[in-house]
Amino acid sequence: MSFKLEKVDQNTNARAGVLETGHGLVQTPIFMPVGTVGSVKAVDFTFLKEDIKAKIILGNTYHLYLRPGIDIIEKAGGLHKFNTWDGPILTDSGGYQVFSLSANRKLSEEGAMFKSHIDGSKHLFTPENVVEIQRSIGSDIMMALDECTPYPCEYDYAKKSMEMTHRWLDRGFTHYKNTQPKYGFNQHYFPIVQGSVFENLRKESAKVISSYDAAGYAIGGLSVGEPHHMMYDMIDVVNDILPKEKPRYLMGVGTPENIIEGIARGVDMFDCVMPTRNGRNGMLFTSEGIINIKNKKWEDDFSPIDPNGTSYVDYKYSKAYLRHLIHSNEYLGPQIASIHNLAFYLELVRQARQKIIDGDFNQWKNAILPKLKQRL
RNA sequence: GGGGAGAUACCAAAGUGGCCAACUGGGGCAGACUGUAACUCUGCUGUCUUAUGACUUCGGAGGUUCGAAUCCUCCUCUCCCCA
Repeated sequence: MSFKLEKVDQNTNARAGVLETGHGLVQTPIFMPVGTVGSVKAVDFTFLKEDIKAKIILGNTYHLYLRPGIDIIEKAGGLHKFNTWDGPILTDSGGYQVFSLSANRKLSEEGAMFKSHIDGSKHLFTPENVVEIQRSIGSDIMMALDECTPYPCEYDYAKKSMEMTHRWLDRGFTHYKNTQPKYGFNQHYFPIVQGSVFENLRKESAKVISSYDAAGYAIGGLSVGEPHHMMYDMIDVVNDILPKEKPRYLMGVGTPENIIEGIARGVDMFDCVMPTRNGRNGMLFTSEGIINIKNKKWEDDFSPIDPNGTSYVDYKYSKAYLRHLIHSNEYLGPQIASIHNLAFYLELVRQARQKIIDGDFNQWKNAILPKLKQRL
């Protein structure tokens, strides 16, 4: 995979680049919709591609391994064939499930032993077999197995955890080098920086991770409940060390504001469930501000969902109608909300990229930020 | 015409002498959600701007009792069965 930096902003660390994958080019900065079980919840792939203009999406190793199972995905010829998404796919390793399903797993040096949330069966995820599984899924970008630590986190625990994540990385990377893609296109392997909210740990982790000749590098363990300023500080610390010529991926982030702040700090790739999950729950990110569409005040507001929106749904449907759908628990409601939010996120990063190239990113950022945060 | 059952908050529905301003659903109103166990979860939902506080409530009117949504009398209404 090659990554070409096209422009670096003069006032911030924002970058515009192009990522080349076995499934096409991705202009960065980019937001990647999350498709955990091989589907971006409530959004048809045709819409995802043509209306939302998503370029790369996520899948999840843990979830896809449990269901439908790796044998099925292999029989299908990989996840791209299975779900019809022909753009790049990045798969998370299950490291986030180490955090989110912490009650169902035990960690050891060997790996993470999970008790399936579906049927209670036990499954060991190791740095090595997680590479194998992602080979079988056929993701364009495979993530290293890591431990995403919670917040707050004791320093001693964060340090030990980070060190184990580093050892896991070494095993995983070796295994990655010793195995081949299964479907005729290159697969890449991203290491992940950990270290919780401790500057010295983050620095150490960034250095260790940078010593691996990877196609890109990820920042994990953030947006797990820490204050925003801490997250931003950690991004600064880490990006100061990570190789400039490689893409940086900030895992699981975030709100539109978080993403703009991340871009300003030199992050190239983002993913988050927020546009889809919060959308399903009635939260809309719009050019005018944040809307809780369930609120009574939208009951008779027949204006478009977003008058400046780029999606078909933005001018097709009114706020009042969407509110009615969500209130009535109609399937169409979460669909429209998810499509709108994703389109908004993708348009946001497209604009950011254009502003970086035009050289007025910082101005634009300062102008747009208050609106992104504003609650309507 | 005869026999039976019942009326509780926006709706449904518990409660049958004090622990009842009243269980639980639904609805309504608000909040949360960041590498997705999530179309999920949390709070509030008689009135009083706040309450470990006050006041008014369980079809209506009387009554019994220290005390009634709960017991008694009458009234009004609803539903079911038989003619």
